[in-house]
Amino acid sequence: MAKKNQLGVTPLSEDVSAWYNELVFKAELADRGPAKGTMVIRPYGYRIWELLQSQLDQRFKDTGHVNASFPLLIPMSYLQREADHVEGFAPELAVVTHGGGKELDEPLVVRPTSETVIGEMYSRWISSYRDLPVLINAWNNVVRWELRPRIFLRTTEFLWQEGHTAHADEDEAMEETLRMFDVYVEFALNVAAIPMVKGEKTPGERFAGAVRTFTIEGMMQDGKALQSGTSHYLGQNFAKAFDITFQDENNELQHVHTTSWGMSTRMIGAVILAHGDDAGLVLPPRLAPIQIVIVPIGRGEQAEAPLAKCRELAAQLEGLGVRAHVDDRDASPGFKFNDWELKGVPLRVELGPRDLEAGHVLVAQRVGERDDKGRPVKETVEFEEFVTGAPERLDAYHDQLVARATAFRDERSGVADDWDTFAELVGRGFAYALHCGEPSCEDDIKAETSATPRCISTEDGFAGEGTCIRCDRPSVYGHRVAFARAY
RNA sequence: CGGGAUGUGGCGCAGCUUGGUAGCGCACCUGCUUUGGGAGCAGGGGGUCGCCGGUUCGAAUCCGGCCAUCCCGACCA
Repeated sequence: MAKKNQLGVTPLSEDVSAWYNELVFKAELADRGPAKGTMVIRPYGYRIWELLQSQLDQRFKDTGHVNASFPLLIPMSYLQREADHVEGFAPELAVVTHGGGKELDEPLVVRPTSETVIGEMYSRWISSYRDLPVLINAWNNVVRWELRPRIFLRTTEFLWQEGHTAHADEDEAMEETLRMFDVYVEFALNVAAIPMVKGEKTPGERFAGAVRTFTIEGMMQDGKALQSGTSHYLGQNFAKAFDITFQDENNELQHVHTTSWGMSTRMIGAVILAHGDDAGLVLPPRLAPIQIVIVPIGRGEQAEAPLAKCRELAAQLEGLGVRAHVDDRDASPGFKFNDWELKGVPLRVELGPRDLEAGHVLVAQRVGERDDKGRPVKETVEFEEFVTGAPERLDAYHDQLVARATAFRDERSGVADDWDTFAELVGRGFAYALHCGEPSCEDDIKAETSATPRCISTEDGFAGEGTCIRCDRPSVYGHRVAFARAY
């Protein structure tokens, strides 16, 4: 058993898994629900989700999408209409067999994803090329029966968004698939401060029912990959299964081409695992419920003036769109410092009688320069300068987290052209290697290294052909495949 | 489903080997003193010891069964 620090959390450096589990509870992000595999997202964690939601939703609106809501319960027979889709989801379905005290004629499944109901509705709504494209997104919850749940990373019920679009032809649908893929990449970097490894899934890792699947994979601090968002080109698979047809300009009947794309509450897990440290959470400012916490210092009458100034500063910060909070709890400053560090607040401000006299605050960054006791080096900043400079300071902090995460990822990743290098790299991060594309060969690699193909990397510098890293058959993708152990 | 572990105040645990009427830390409540890196003292409230059955004068403790949860694998955003 790794020994716990004074926060009661196992150090990240000793046991990432224990650290993660304990931190989720201690930071009050979430709790376990009474039924196995369910989670309660607590207000602090839910605020992160709301911030994620609003910023992602804005991007959907900016790319022409509208929101709608579809039913939770789906007739079992719908799932069965697309062969690959049922096969993929059958093992993880929750099925409702009774309603109103009676056994149902046809069981209903609790949606594991909504392709099928939405397919049914699209077939009703679409009849002409003039109806296309249909660009709808849904924010909802889905249920997938998980054998081994982990809060945020893999729970039986989770929250997400699923975009579903229908287009007249393949080109347009592929363009949409890639557009939303780019939105995820950009969002992950600019909001969650996570530089994603991106690319296309190999056939064996594709979404059930998709023709092509694109994925963003984040690197967590234990070197494991976390799939954080996917965008699928579904071809005409669902159009054929649900008879989604339209008449084109030439009066010919055609099936539409559909896409779907999703990002879930798993992203919160990605943020925890990508940025956190021994002291607790480290939240990127654009997802932080509190961006700046202000701690008044002083006792008795001496506390009143600093507290008033703290409130004034907070109001000014709020005026600039900064989420600021004055911690006026009846607790010692030291307690508050540790508490907010545990909760990952980007910036902390201290303001006591001495500071008030001098007209400045002390500013400490959650991640940044440390003194020899491991405590943040506190910067002295004049009141007005601090307030007006706060937005910029938060942006700089965001950039700092990106730089740190990028350096970590790159240091743990590399190109592998021989098996030993491959095995070593995959033990600590991503290995970019050539692959034959055979599912059985993927299985062998998994059995020997526990690594799986995360994506075919189409990024610069990863083009290549040659022989497979494991079996020496010719490589097939024209690009290297990023392999890693994964959540 | 396989392997491992655990169920005792809200949380974390001890007590079980060797049965005797439940204890510690944190949290909570009251009061006083405190407050620049997890404050101190004093007082106080709160538990059918996972469930069912058995052994016994007596069970948290011994025996049998069941249930649940967690961790490690197989399925997965």
